[in-house]
Amino acid sequence: MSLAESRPQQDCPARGRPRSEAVERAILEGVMKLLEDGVPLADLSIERIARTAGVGKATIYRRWSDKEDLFVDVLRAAEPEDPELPGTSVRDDFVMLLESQRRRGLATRSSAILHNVYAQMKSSPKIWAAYHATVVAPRRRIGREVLRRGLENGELRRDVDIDLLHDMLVGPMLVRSLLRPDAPLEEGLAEQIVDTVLEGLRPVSSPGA
Amino acid sequence: MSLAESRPQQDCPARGRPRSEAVERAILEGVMKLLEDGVPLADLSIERIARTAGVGKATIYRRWSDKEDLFVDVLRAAEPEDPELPGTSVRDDFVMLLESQRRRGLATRSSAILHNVYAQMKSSPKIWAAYHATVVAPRRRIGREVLRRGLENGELRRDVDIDLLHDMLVGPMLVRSLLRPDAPLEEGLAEQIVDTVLEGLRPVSSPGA
Amino acid sequence: MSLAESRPQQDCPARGRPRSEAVERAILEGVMKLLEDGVPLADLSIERIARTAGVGKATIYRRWSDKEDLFVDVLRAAEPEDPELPGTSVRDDFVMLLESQRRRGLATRSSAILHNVYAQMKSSPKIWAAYHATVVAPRRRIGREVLRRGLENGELRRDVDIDLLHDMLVGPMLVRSLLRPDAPLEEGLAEQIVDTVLEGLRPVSSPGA
Amino acid sequence: MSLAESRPQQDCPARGRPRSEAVERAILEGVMKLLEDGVPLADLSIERIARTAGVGKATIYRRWSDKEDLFVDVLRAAEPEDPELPGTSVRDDFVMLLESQRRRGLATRSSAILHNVYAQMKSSPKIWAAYHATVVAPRRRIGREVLRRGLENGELRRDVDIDLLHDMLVGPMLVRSLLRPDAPLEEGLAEQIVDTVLEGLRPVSSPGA
DNA sequence: CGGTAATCGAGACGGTACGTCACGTCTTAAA
DNA sequence: TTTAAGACGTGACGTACCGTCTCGATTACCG
Repeated sequence: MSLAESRPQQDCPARGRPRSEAVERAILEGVMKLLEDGVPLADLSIERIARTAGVGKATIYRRWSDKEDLFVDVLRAAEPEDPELPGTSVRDDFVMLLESQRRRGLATRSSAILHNVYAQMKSSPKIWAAYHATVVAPRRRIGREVLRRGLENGELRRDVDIDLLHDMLVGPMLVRSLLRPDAPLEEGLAEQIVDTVLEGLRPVSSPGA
Repeated sequence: MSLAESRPQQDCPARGRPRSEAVERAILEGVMKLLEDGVPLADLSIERIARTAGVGKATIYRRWSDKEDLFVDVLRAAEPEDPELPGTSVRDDFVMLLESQRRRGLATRSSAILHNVYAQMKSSPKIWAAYHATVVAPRRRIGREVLRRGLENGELRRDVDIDLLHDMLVGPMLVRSLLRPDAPLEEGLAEQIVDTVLEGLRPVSSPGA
Repeated sequence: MSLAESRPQQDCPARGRPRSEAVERAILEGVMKLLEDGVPLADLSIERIARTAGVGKATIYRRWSDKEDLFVDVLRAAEPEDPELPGTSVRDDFVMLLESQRRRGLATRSSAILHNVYAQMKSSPKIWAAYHATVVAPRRRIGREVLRRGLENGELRRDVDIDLLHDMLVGPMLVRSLLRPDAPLEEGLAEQIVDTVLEGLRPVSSPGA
Repeated sequence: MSLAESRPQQDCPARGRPRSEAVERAILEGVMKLLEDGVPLADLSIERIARTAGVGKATIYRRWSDKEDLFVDVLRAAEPEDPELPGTSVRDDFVMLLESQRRRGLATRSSAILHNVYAQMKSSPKIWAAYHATVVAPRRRIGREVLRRGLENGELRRDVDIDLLHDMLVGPMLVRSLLRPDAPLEEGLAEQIVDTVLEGLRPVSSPGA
C-alpha cells in the first residue's frame, strides 16, 4: 500500500531488531517542522533532515530510497482525510469536496508543505506517478462518481461532459493555490464556485450568444 | 527588462573584449536541447550545461547569478507570444487565449520545458516571483480586461465575480496540464470550455434563474 | 593467558547458556580463510567476518573488544610451535631456530597471514605490545639464552656483543621476509646464515669445531 | 617519476588553472605533523587530513588516488638523501650507509612517520611495490654494488654470497627498528656492525685481524 | 521439570568516513 | 576584458562499517 516504509520483501516473521516507529515519526515530523519554518525545499538535504531528527542518515535511507521518495510520504502524511459526503445532491457533495480543499489551503502546515513539495514533485516523474496514483486519481474518481450519479438521476443535463465539468469545478481552487497563492480563501468560496459553475453565467436578457 | 544578461553597471562604451552573443544563444539552446531530450531538471548541473554548450562555467556565472536565474530566461525564451485578440466578443477573445495555451501544450519543446521548469520554480520563491511578474500576472491582466469589457457592454451578468469567472475559464486548462497531463488536448477544446462555462449547466428541465 | 576470550570477571560456575567453542573456531578459521584467499587486511571488516562465519556481530564483540584484538588471536593461532632445540652447540641450536622460521615462511597459511597481520600490527601500539610480549620477546629470550651458553662454555669469543650477534643471526631472515619477499628460501639457508655469521666469531684459541 | 602528483596524461601546455604547489606541501606537511603528534595511523582519515591542511577533500583526491597512495609520498618526503659514499673501502662505504639509516632512526620526524607508515604499507601490495621499487630496491642496489667492487678488488673473499652478506649487514639495523624499537642507537653502532660482520669474511690471504 | 539467565542469529540504531560530484570563486594563457 | 579550462574550499550525496542495542529463539544449569 505504502510507497516506502516496507521491508524489502519478506513474509518471514521479522528477524532482527524491528524498525522503530518513533524514528519514523520523528523524521516525518522533522521534515514538516523544517518546511513550516520556511526552509526552502532545496535546502532540505538528507543530511540536514537527519541532523534535525537526531537520526543517522542510514536510518532514513533504510526506509526511503530517495529524497523525493521521502517527500511523497511527507506529503501523504499532510493530506487531509477524504471528507464524508452528505450525498444529498451533486451540489452539496461538491461543496463538501471543495471545502475540504479550501480548509487544507488555510492550514499553515498543509499549505506550506504542499505548495513546496507538490511543485517539486512534478519534476520527478517517478514520484509524481506515485502521488498521482495514491492521491490525485482517487480524489478525481470520487468527484466523477458524484457527477455520474447526478447525471443519472437528472440533476445534470444529459449532454454534459463529465471530465470537463469536473475540471471546471476543481480548476478555480487549483488556480488559486498555484497561480494566485495570495488570493484569500474566504468562507463560502466553495459554495460560490459550485453554484456559479452549476448555474450558468449568461445574463438572463441574452438568451443566444 | 531582462532578469539577467546585463553587464554589472556601466555606461562606458564597453572596454575589453565584448561578450559573445553566440555564447549566450549556445547556452540557452543547450539547456532547451537537454530538457527536450528528457534530461530530468534535477540532473541539469551548471557544470553539465557548460560542458554541453562548450563553454566555461565562469561564462555562465557572468550572465546569470544562479541556476534558477538562468532557468527563468530559458522559460521566457520558450513562452509563446501573447496572441492577437480578435476583440469581437468575450467568447471569441477567450477562445483565442485558451487556444494559445492549448497549442503551447502540444509543442514538444515548450511542453517538455514548461512542465519541468514551471514545477521546479514553485519551490524557489525568488524565481517564482520573477516568473509570476513577467508571465503569469500580465496574462491574467489581459484576461481580466477582456472580462471587464464584457461586463461593461452587457455580455456578462452584472453580478459576476470577475476573478472567479476567470479562474473557471482558465482552470480546466491548468487542471489538464498539471493533474491530467495524459488527457488529450483536442482541437476545439478551447471553444468547448469557454462555451460551457459561459452557457450554464443546469438541466433544461429546470428553467428557473 | 589469552588476551581476550575471557568472560567479564566471574568465578561463579557460569550461569546461562555457555559460549559455543564451535563459534569461536568458526570465527578464527573464517578470518584465516579470508586472509589465505588474498583478501587485503584492510578489507576485513567485522561485518564481513561475521557474515563469512555465519555469526552475529555481537558474538564477535562479546569475545574480542576490537578488530585488532581479534587479529592478535588469529596471529597466535598461526604461529608455529617453538622448536625443540638439540642443545649440541650454538650452531646447531640456531640452525634449528632459523629453520623453523624458514619453514614458517614457506607455509602458505602462516605466510599469508603473518605478512599481512604482522605489518598491520605495527601501526597499533597496543596490539604490537601484546604480540611482542607473547611472541617476539620470548623467542628472542630463547635465542639469547643459546648465545649466552655458547659464551660461557667457550664456543664464542669473550668480547662478543650478544645482542648484536643475535641481530646478525636473525636479521637476514627478517630482511628476506620483509624486504625481499620474492627471494627463495632454499633448503640449507639457515645453515648458510649461521655458519657465515659464526665464522669470524669463534674464539681464536679454538681452531676446530 | 613520481607515483602521484602527475596530471592525468597530457603534454599539452597545461590548460586551466595550474595546481598549487603550496597546497601540495601543506598536505604532506599536515600528515607529517599529525604523525609526529602521535596520531595513530588508523585515525588518519582523508577527511581529517583535509581539515588539518585547510584543504578540500577533492584537492587531495585530485593528486592521490588513495590514502595509501598519499602515504607513499609522505614516506618518500621523509626519506633521507642517499649519502655520499667515500669510496675508500667496502668497510667505510657500508659504515656510511648504515650511519645514514641510524641517523634516520634518531630523527623524531622520520622515525615516527616511518615506523607507522612503513608497517601499514606492507598490508597494501600495490603500495608496497611502489615503495619497494622507488626506495628499497635502489638502496639495495647501491649496497650490492659496493660489495661487488669489494669482491673484485680482493677486499672480500671470493666465495662470499653477496646477497647474504648484504642481508647480514643490513639486518641488524632492521631488527632494531622493527623488533626492538626501544633499543638505543648508540654512536658507533654502524661501525660495530660492519666490523663484526666483515671480520670473518676477509680473504684468507690477508692475515691481518 | 520448569524457570532463569546468558547465548545465538539477525538486523536496526546514531555515528563517522568513504570517494564522487556539483557548487560558486579563483587563476591561468590565449584571443 | 572575455574566453575555455580547470583548480580551489565547501558541502551533500549514497554506501559501508563502526560498536551498541534490541528482537525472538536457543541452550544450559539450578532449584
